[in-house]
Amino acid sequence: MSLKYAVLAALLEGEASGYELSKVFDVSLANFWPATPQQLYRELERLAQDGLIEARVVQQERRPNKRLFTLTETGRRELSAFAAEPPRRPAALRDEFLIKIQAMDGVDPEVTRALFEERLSWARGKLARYERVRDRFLDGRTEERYLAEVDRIGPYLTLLGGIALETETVRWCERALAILKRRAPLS
Amino acid sequence: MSLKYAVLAALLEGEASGYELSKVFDVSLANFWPATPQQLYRELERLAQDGLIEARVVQQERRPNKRLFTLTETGRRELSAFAAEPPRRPAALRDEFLIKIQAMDGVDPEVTRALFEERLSWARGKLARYERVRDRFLDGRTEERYLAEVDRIGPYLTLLGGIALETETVRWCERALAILKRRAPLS
DNA sequence: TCTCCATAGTCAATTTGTTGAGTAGGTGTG
DNA sequence: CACACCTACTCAACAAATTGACTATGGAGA
Repeated sequence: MSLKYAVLAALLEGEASGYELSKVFDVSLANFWPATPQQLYRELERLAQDGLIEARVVQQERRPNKRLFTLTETGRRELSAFAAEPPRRPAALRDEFLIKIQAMDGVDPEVTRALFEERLSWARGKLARYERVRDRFLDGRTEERYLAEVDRIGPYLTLLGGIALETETVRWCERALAILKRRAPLS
Repeated sequence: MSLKYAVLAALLEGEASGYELSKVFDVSLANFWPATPQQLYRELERLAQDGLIEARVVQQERRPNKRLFTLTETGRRELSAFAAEPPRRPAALRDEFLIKIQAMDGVDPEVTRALFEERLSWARGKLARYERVRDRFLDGRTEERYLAEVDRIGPYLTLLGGIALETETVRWCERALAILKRRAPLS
């Protein structure tokens, strides 16, 4: 149900093909609404049929043709209506890693430490990418100036959310590693 | 695929019925692997058939009978094997709220502010509950003593993860609200 | 030249997840 | 004494998500 609006929201950035969207959902929106290419193609089909988006085919020379999708006025209105409603369901985190941690006490501590290490470097990488996106947004300006000049602040706020999340993940991993280290000599 | 291990991990706490598990998945594990009662009953059926858990029926006087499930040795081993593997898929956050924020710029700022306010108080509530769970874990001891005395630290680490997440959510909401406030007079 | 990767998708099958209703006795509140 | 809510599930139907394979072409690097 929400994928629909995630797609509409992604199209606020402008016209895009299914393929392009699948890239976007892989990096930026992956942060809060993951979707595979297949889901996107299906959803785009549906949205086009419902008149919330419009497709136009672009002939290409040395590549397969593509269909570019744009928001219609109806789509824009439906999206705004959705955005003004309180969420139906709370945020859901699905994290395999946490299941493993929950069950870690039957496992070699060294292996667990390695898992945390991996997660940590992954979070650091993601954080670095977010920070780069932020720099692109700001483009040399202070946050205050940026917020005053730009007309869409939504994407910036969600980006801050992503940064906050990964920052905290890094801290949590570090703390967990410290705890594991203190515990190691005892076993 | 992971629900299986989430259930097994939940049973590390000891024997439980489907109904009891559905409570657990509603509060504690809801943090990282949400599941509805129906999913749990289906999964328990499967796990019992695969010999990873064992059921025994408890006759009850003035309540419906219940089936209590316990981990078998096989189940325990499979869970440990799973916990030692690196995660197949990265953590996925699914948050309707963030879609709304991404698309907030077509919406009355006052409405958006109210959404953030709601989210903030929700996060504060969750945080408070986590802190209470932490106090129950520690039971008056310092963290250091607790970690030295207890044998399963996995649940404590995941709890710290939950606390970290909600703490950061609170901070993020506060920051976003400050930004919205600064911006309000301009519109 | 061979192979891999990127573009731009489609199709089908299967697994997960969600929703709603039904059963049935017990307990607590006004 | 009615009514709602708690325990403890089961069944059926549907919607959403995942996986893997398949089609085509072009460009880059070994």
